[in-house]
Amino acid sequence: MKKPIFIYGLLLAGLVGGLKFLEYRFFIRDLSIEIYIGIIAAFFTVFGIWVGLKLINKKPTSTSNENFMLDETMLKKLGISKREHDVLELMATGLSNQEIADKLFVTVSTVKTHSSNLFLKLDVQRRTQAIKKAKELQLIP
Amino acid sequence: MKKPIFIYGLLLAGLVGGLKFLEYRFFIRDLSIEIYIGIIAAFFTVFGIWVGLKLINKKPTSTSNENFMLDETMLKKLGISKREHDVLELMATGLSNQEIADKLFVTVSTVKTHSSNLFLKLDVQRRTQAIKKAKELQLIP
DNA sequence: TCTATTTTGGTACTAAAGTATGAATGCTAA
DNA sequence: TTAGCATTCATACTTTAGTACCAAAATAGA
Repeated sequence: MKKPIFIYGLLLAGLVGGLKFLEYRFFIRDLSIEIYIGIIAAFFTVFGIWVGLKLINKKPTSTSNENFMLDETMLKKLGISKREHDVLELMATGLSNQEIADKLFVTVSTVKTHSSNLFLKLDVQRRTQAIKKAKELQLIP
Repeated sequence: MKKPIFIYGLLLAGLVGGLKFLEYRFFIRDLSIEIYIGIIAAFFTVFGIWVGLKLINKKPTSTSNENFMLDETMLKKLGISKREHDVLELMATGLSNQEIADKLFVTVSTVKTHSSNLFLKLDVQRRTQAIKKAKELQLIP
């Protein structure tokens, strides 16, 4: 998080230094403050545009959202427990109840109980809907 | 085309004027050139970002993937037909076979046939897997 | 410690999903 | 025109998913 600020400072210093150098190099004694400001403003406008474009092009892959942050507030609001969330995650990977049960070392009955409660809390009828809604609510990647 | 430049100049003048005013207002005699430059740089960086985002009206939200492009090459490669793709899309919205049938004005039998063929072509066993894989292959949003 | 929640599991049932197979129709490209 | 594919639908069946209801441990919180 410090890095961009550092780069920013470096850019600023570099630009000012560059202007000072030009002033010296071409024997321009009194480069007016307005010119300074104008150049700096123009430069950082371009810089800002570049940053802006960089920001929106930050996600070239539309399917893989690697920047996933679990919305734990939503989890609590819906009253979804740890285990139910586990089931939900595995569900979203396309596993059957039996496969989920095997991964969690429980029986299919347990998985069914969890998923059934999950559907109630998510207010859905099917697992496909649950997956879709959970993604929208940032409960799973 | 002249207008933005005019606005730009006005912004610049306004900012400098504002700074001069502050200097006067709070009796800050010698507001150093570095502070000036820093403020102007920061301001125009923000301005630049704003302009950049304005140029292509997109939001830097990472969650909404509205920029979806169907991979028709992949569709042909897998031999997925128009109707099968229709079923796939509705499937991904969380609909049941019956609901899909109603939307497409066909019977459940037809939907089952399509989905069954779809699973073969996608090399999956369940609809949840089909949805996941189809998204990865850019067949659905 | 006592209570509330979570986690686990069971039975029994209904509903939905998925498979296999066959068949009719319509459209299209050779 | 005809072979091939897409689309449609059906029957019969198996498997999976989902619901309802209950109940015993385990765990966390007051």
